[in-house]
Amino acid sequence: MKAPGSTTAVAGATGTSPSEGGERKSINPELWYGCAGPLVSLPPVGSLVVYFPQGHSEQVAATMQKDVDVQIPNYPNLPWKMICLLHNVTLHADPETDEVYAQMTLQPVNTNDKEAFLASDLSPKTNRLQTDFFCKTLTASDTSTHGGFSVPRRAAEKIFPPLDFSMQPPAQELQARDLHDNVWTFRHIYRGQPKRHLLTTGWSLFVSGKRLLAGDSVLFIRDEKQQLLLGIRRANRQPTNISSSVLSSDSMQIGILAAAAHAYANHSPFTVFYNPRASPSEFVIPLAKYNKAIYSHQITLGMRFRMMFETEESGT
Amino acid sequence: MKAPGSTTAVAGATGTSPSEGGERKSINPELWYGCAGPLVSLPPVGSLVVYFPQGHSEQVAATMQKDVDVQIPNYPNLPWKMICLLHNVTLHADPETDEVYAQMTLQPVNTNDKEAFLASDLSPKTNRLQTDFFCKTLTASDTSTHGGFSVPRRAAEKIFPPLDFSMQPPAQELQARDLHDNVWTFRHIYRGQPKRHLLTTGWSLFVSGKRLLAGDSVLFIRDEKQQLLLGIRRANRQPTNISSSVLSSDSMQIGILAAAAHAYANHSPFTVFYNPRASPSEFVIPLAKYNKAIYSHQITLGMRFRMMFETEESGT
DNA sequence: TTGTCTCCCTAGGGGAGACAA
DNA sequence: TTGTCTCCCCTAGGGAGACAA
Repeated sequence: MKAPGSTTAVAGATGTSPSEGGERKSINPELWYGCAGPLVSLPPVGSLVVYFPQGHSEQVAATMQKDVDVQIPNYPNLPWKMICLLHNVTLHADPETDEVYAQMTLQPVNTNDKEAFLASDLSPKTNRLQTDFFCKTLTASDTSTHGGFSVPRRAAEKIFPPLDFSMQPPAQELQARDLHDNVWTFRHIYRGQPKRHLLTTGWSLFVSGKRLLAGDSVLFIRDEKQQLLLGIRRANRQPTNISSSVLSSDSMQIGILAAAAHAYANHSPFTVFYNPRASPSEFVIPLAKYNKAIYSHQITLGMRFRMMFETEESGT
Repeated sequence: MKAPGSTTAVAGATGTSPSEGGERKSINPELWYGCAGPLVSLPPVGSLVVYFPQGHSEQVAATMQKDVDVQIPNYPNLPWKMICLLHNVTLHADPETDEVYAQMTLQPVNTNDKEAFLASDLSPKTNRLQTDFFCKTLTASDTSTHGGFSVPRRAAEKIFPPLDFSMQPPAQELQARDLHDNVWTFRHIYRGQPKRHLLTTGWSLFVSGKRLLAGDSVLFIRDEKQQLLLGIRRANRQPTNISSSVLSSDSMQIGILAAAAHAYANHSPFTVFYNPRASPSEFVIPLAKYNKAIYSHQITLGMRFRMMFETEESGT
């Protein structure tokens, strides 16, 4: 068991250490958003949001594969949308796969509270990252057992600390932290004919530790303290299909609806998980965004918000 | 993607193949019971069982770590126990960890149907394995990178095909299927001074593929067709703490209770997952066993069935 | 009987420039 | 500019008996 706080794990701390449960410290938001992709945004804490129980249920149905199509009981007191106050958002990453997700605490509010409605303005506070970063899709050579990672020239010059070109060849040691605050160490060298930037020593441990394959992407961010952050985005592989082994998907569906109905009846807070890369539909959206869509007739009753599909190039 | 049916994967089919979802064919019951441990038994299909919603809820609470202690709504129509007909049992194994679990379809029955009660006799139909098998807890040497697996003499002679002792040294190739029907190939050799049975080539791939550590156990079974089956039992490590990323534990708790209440009200079937190694309490037990306990005053209202703790030696 | 050590030897992998797209 | 190949070298690890618990 490591001490909490900054774990200065030596290079080669294979991320597969199965002993650590949960996250030791809070996830870096820039890195989280980087891994989530350019199209993902979360409503700000304290704002009003619209929660769609049905959309939420669909995310879970998409994550699990439904086993049987048992009828779900009706929840007559459950509306198709609920105006909620977003109390809390915590960012998470699966310790096994580095998959990012968010936990949100919602509290249903009185719908006829006109004041609250007006308070939610349309300030486009894009809490998205503006920091310097680069994202590269891994080639077959990058993930092969022979040799390291070929760093695009522009990317290396923009993100990495400058090399001392008086050395022959110019090289340095890079340290980068992943979502779990593990430190990965790489040898960054500028060599070859023609010259190019490469990550050699340490790279293969990262690839095997994160179980990366050609087609997956890596993401380097230089934060405001000039520290390097390191994330991954996996290619869209099969939907994991974690058949749960804990709860039937029926019970999950029911659980979502019953929890929402209970919270709605009591105006009590409840908790949802939002997995930006797994789900096709957003089920928690800013009230302002919803209102705007309503009033510009872009949405009609029964329609749902759908996330645009990410393109391969996005965020590169 | 492999063809369904018997996949004659070559030795070294690392079980970590992340592409296969679900099981291709039904799990071998003998192997499943072997991996589950000697104290686990499942009620026979078609029999009457007692289902405890609270015990079920506790298993899930034990599997997840509860994040917040939000109050669970009351389900006034939900009794503390439900007599159910066990419609169906399917055996499963987690494709990542090989953890065994069972899926059961239950249907609440009319409690005042005396006839059904009497029909559930106490025939101790122990559907447990009587086949030849051995189970060994892995030593540091067994899991080290240098060398293979030391097979206990009695075990090798009882389970493995006999060696041809005219060879020098006597050796053969063994093939064994795991829970997912993957074939693992090992070189079985009798050598050393003093002589002993060893598994060499192929063993380290198995250890790394299953991510076995010293203290975990392996299990070899010879079935009625003289085929070798191969399973694992992991040492009791930390409770995985899969913080789900899908559903809050509150929603799960609610889902269990609401699903049970719904099924109870409508006499409709519902599905539960039973994880024998994760949960401290059984929540589906044969009605006959329950009645026997009741009538011999071994159980009182409010008590729950608890599984004995397995000892390290059990099943060896 | 079997767990651990050490020794030996080889296969696989890291690290380099060549070469071409 | 950068993806792939091949070559070279070295080390991690498999496979063997020694030895002791």
